[in-house]
Amino acid sequence: MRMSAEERRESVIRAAVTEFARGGYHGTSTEAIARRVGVSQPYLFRLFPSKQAIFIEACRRCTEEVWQVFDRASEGLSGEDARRAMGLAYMELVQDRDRILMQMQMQVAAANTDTAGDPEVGEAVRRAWFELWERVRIRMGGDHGQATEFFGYGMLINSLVAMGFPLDHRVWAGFGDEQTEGRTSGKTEEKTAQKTEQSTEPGPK
Amino acid sequence: MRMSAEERRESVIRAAVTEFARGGYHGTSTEAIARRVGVSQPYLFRLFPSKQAIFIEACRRCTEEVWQVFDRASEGLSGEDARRAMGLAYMELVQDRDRILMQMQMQVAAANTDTAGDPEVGEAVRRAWFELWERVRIRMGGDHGQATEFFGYGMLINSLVAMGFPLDHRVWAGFGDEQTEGRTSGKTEEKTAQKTEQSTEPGPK
DNA sequence: GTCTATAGAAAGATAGAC
DNA sequence: GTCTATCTTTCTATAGAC
Repeated sequence: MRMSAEERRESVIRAAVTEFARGGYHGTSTEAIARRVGVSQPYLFRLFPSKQAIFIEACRRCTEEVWQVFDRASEGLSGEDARRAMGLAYMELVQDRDRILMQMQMQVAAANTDTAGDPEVGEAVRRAWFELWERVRIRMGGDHGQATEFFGYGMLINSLVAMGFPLDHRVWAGFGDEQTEGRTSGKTEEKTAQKTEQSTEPGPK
Repeated sequence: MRMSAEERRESVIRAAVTEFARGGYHGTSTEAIARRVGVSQPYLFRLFPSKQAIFIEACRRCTEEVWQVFDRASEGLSGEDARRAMGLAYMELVQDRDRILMQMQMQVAAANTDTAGDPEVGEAVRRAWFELWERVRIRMGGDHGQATEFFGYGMLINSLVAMGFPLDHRVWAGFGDEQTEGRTSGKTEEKTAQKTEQSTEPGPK
């Protein structure tokens, strides 16, 4: 099916977000991306100069979409209200595992290429995250500490999602209700957030 | 240089932690690990059945070492004291970037192999993290919410380290002093935690 | 705008010698 | 306990046709 170059590029980026999210930079072949788009693998290199260029575009797209979700959810709000709205919005974002995974893939890819002496990906990733961070911070009223806390909960959730652990209410409490109780915990002796895959005690060694 | 198989295996695991931390599972060649150990690449497969087996061992080693650090730092302590001690200990752990990066590599590798239909790595990673989580939780007095909060700050720090952002005092505040002020922030209008690599505003677009 | 064919370079793993 | 040689697969990227 014939398509304009712009439309194709768009499809490629979307497919790339999905594939890179699952496989990471090195674990994803351009073949896999092409297959998802429905074009031949070599054709990708007519649309983008390299695999790395596709990855960088996918990174931008991922953080941009996260912001879109936050923006829509917190439109017209500010301060605590905006913060709560964005926290709630993240609960929905988590439904799309790929969007969460891609965030982590960006981060490790940044470390990866930085240590390899190729700063291009790392710079793109830092730029994208800095922009997201600033937009969120400003929407929440400009306080740096609150943004730090907000992203802290976000990263925790990302890690748990990546590992395949279920998210329980206590994690979300950090996003939505934590400032009303000072601490997320207390004395509640409920079910753990983690006692999942191993069914019973995963005794040491 | 001749060495016992056990000694060699030990060297391989250590080298593997470093290499996998930087390259991730797919981005690290067995050649790179072998080079770091100082043996030939095929010899690795006399010591371990596969690259995956080496990776799983490296994962175990990484979380085990993190616990060793926490354990030593918080020996004899409990509750808030233990929590603070482990938070401080993490500040030192961060000096070793590879140990931090390896944590994230484990997590994305778990997602990666899970979606690929091969649960082995994912299960090993969940087991390792669950054990670390439980040990930390119990040392802190058994409260689930506090453990969640503790790991939240840890994951945030991991992400920032991975991306190459500097850590400022506000991030550490979450580990050490946060319960004394309820919120990490307040009204302090100091330097941001992020305004790093771009020197000035990294304007949108 | 899109494909087939293919070059060229790794990478993981095995075989067999010493 | 350790190496060299090598098989096989996979992967990014290019060339050229339609």
